Amino acid sequence: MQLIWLRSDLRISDNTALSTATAQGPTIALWIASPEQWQAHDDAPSKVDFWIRNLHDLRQALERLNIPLLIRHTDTWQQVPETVLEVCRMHKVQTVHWNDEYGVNESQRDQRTQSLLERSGVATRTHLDQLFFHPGTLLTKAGNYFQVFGQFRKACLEHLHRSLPTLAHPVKPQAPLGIASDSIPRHIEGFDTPAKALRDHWPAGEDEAQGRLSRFVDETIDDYQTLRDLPARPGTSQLSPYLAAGVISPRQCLHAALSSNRGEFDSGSQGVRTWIDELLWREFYKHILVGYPQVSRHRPFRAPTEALPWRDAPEDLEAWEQGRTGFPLIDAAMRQLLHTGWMHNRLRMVVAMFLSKNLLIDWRKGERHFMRHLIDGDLAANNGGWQWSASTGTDSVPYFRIFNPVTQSQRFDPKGRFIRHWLPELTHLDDKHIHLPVKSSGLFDTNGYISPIVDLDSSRHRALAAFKALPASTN
DNA sequence: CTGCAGTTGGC
DNA sequence: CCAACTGCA
Repeated sequence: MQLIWLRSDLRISDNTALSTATAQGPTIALWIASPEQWQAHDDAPSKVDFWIRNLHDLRQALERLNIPLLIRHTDTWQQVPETVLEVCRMHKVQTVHWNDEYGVNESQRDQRTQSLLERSGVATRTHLDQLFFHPGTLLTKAGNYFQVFGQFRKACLEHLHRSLPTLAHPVKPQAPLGIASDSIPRHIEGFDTPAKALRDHWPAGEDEAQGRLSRFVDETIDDYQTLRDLPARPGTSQLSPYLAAGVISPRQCLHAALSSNRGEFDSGSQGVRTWIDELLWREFYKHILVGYPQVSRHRPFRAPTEALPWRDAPEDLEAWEQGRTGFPLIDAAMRQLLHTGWMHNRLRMVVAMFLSKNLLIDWRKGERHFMRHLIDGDLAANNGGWQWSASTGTDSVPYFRIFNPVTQSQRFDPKGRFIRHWLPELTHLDDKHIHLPVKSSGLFDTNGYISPIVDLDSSRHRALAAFKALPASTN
């Protein structure tokens, strides 16, 4: 008997571990819920709910292949090795397969599981699945992990040019095993079920994910370059929750993008190339997580930035979290996060920059808030993005390049469409005043919309001074 | 060693 | 024009 241990790979198609397991013999599947561990990782209730909803879909798909899905519960990952071993003993499993996950705790869990199983006479086989390349196989000439995206990207494209990762073989139905699937938990302790509107926004299942990919590639990808910056339009793929949960694979995304561009990486549609770069940013930050594990331990990539004098300002932090800063674009973005579990990428940069620079609040507080609400929350990407914005990370934005939330609003939401959608109290304002209502206060009613909680100019200079005071090597 | 390049700007 | 710096070949 083969066992496929499912984690962040909740799909049938192009699942390396699943394909390999079923090719070797009769297979059963296992999924483990570890709510205390998820709490410790700040996993969002909407994300946990998304896993559960996808599991329902996946169980049906597995049953059509006669692969039973077993569900087990542990508090933390501490008990995972024993739990997997018990399943192996109960069903006389010879080999356990899983797809690699990255991060300090994930690696430790998997190594402990591997060694317990091997000691107990059960073989294990791990697979590359959520990345194009094994971390550690793409290095500089000096043998180090890359620290800048440009060079990393170049190395990726050279490798991809030589050989494109192939999709896993489709899984064929097996003979029924007479083992019943377990029921999927309806509710996980400590994680509230999200509102219906949020769930409706992100339907579960592989068909949904594949549909989104096809629509994006057919209708939008050629204009991705320009549309992706406009939060009021559906100019991005909206695939991130599906990628994070493994409902769709990066390989499937890459193949779909390339086939719309006659298989070309470096000619044809600029939109295709830019979108592939986004897949490579995802790849980059996961490699960073492995190569520089301090970032997964709440440490900045650039150690000297530890000395920054972050402000302890709980009221400002809360205003930012709740979308009450008095800057319409920021507040609209923060409300989009709370209501949909997702935020447009440009807005993630704008609000992150605002928190870490204008409010001078520790980026880790923003990182945690994002994780607690993002349905696509992913340690590597979220941490990488925050450290980029806060100028503490790899390839980070130069510290003196501080986004102005009003200018960004005028540039990327010129008609205020996005703002009006999330801030109905401002719908009556004209396109000129909607980006900063107070500027003209007295001229019209702002329906109780508050004044800005911080002065952009002086707070900008405060941040510049704080960074300038750091030792020169960190600038 | 040298040369080159660097996601997403603002004033 | 800011402010030079670092990573990498």
